[in-house]
Amino acid sequence: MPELPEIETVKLQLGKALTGATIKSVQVISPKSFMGKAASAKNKKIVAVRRMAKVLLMDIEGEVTLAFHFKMTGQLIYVGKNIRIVGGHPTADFTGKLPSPHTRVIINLNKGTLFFNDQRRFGWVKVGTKEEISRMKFLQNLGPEPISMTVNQVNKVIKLIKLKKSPIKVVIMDQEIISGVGNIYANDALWEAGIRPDTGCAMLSIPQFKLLFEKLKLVLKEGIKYGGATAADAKYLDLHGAGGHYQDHFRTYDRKGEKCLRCDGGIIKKITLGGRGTYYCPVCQK
DNA sequence: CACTTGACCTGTCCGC
DNA sequence: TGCGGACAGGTCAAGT
Repeated sequence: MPELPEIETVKLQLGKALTGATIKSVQVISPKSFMGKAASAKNKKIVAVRRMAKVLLMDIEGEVTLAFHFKMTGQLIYVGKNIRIVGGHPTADFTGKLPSPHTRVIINLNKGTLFFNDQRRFGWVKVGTKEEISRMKFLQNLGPEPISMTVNQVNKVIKLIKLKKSPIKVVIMDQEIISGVGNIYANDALWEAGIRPDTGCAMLSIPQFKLLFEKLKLVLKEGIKYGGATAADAKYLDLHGAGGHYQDHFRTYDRKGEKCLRCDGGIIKKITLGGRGTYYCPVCQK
């Protein structure tokens, strides 16, 4: 699903393709998916593209910002003015025709069109002043991101986590503790660190926490390297409508019943934690 | 207050 | 085959 690496991939592509482009108009197809005044983006140049955890931010002229949250099935797809989209991806809803039945917002540019698609309508686009967007409660409460945490931040977060009663996996997915980590990378980082996802936080040692933070960084960076994950249920596509490749490197996610990649005899088990599918190796994750 | 569960949606897949 | 139910998972709100 769109987690930090998926949004980072789109952010990099968007910055490259559309910095300096002008938004001619914003068409809202699904009002539920949109907040703010569409007109406030009209005829404004894209100044910068940023990311905060899983939120994509597009700064435009006049101190205005568009924020995108993909939640589970969001996609932002760009079609250049004279480029014909061919093909698509077998696991995605994007089959080459845009707008698709799941297109919720259309951003018309001077050099093409951006389509915000979202099958399940959990995601949203919000337009507001840069100030308004930065004051959104969700953004203000975000914890640090594992890919850029300083040693001080790691130590601080460890202190905080040690007091938590929830299992470690639920805690590392709490965006107010650390941000950007979703189900796929949480599962894989815990496997890398050799920690069972249902371990109580009080049971973990400082070295284990430190190892876990290193592994979170490792899998997130790998996710970015492979352009995100596009699995059977993941509707993620990049800016150009292509899938990512991290799914070819899943350690545990979606591998129930399959052999552990690290130890002899381990079979990946699936349990539910915090209402979410959780995968681990019962042999080598203690 | 801290933590857990359910709701939000829609499409797919599984079992009867 | 057909259909109902479970499941997918990011975040918020309601419940314990």
